[in-house]
Amino acid sequence: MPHAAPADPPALQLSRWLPYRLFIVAARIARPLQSYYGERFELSQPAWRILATIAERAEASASEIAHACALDAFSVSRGIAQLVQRGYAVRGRARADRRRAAVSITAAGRQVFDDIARLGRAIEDALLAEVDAAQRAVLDTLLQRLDAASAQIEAGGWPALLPQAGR
Amino acid sequence: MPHAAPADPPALQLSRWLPYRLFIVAARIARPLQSYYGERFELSQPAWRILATIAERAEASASEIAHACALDAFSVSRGIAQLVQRGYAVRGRARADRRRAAVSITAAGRQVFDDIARLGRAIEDALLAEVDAAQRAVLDTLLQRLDAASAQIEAGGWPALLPQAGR
DNA sequence: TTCAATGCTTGCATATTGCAAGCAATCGAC
DNA sequence: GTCGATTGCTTGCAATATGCAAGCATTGAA
Repeated sequence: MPHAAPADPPALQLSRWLPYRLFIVAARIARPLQSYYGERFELSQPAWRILATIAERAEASASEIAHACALDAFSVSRGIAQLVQRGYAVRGRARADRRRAAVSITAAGRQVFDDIARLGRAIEDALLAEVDAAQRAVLDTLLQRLDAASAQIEAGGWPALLPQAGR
Repeated sequence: MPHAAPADPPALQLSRWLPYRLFIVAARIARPLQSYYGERFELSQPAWRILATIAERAEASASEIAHACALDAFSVSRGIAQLVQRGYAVRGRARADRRRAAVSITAAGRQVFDDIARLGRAIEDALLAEVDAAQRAVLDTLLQRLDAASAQIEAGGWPALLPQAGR
């Protein structure tokens, strides 16, 4: 009898492929939220994330924000500028190291944040409406795993995933 | 004793907010893949999705593709143009209705698809490496739920989520 | 004191995107 | 049939976003 040939991997099917499925859900959720804060408060996606970040801190430097929001330094800088221009944040200087910014939210900014957060919670509620407690717990665990794994994937880049280095 | 005040909703915390968590994972996964097919085959994200879609069909019209890839008609048109230019797809006309395109993958296109799909599977494997069978099953169920819910969310837009219509 | 490194910002050149307008083929009403 | 509306797709242009080089101010190290 012949040697067992290495089994052909199943063809990749877009609609069943985990990264695509995640992406679609994420994109569909983002749209209504984005149109909300875009039309209503003229905020970009980076600006909204930054607003959410400074809403939970007294002060934040640009690099702290960049880390918390998964944004690069350029986007953070521009996002902060947008928030400052609209009166939703103020720039200061950190006492210790005066290169660092010390960005904080204003009262107006907090109002805007609360408004958008209401929609944010509504979206989350709608997503989880028919998901029971047990499943929610699994979801949380899974997201932790996916978060850790995706961080590694990004850090390594594609060469780490195709050790044979492709032809 | 005073009436029970409606409990304040917990403040929205970006890092614990489901849409953000999904988005981060999706974005981090997309990056290495995108840099792979971008650098290697000069494909845009729409073009890669279209390639994956026509890889599983004999022929597809632009609108079929748009539906399968969650892309608008413009992006599909441009994506197809890119694939045709690179020799990965050919445009024809559908026999029945000659307005419709009949796009199909070429041999070269299939080779490229197989190559990228290898990385795609590697990414999926890396994501699920430490997720056991039971959890994978739950993940699948959850994604179906999230998919359905997100479709509704997108269809309704934000007004459907904030019935009181915001001040 | 000097020079490199850090933190952030700005400007510019380059994609991406969204939308109006277009063309060709088909369908429906007459 | 034939005329106008509709559908399917494409193109061009304007607005937008993104990536990157270069800049400034501050700090730290030698």
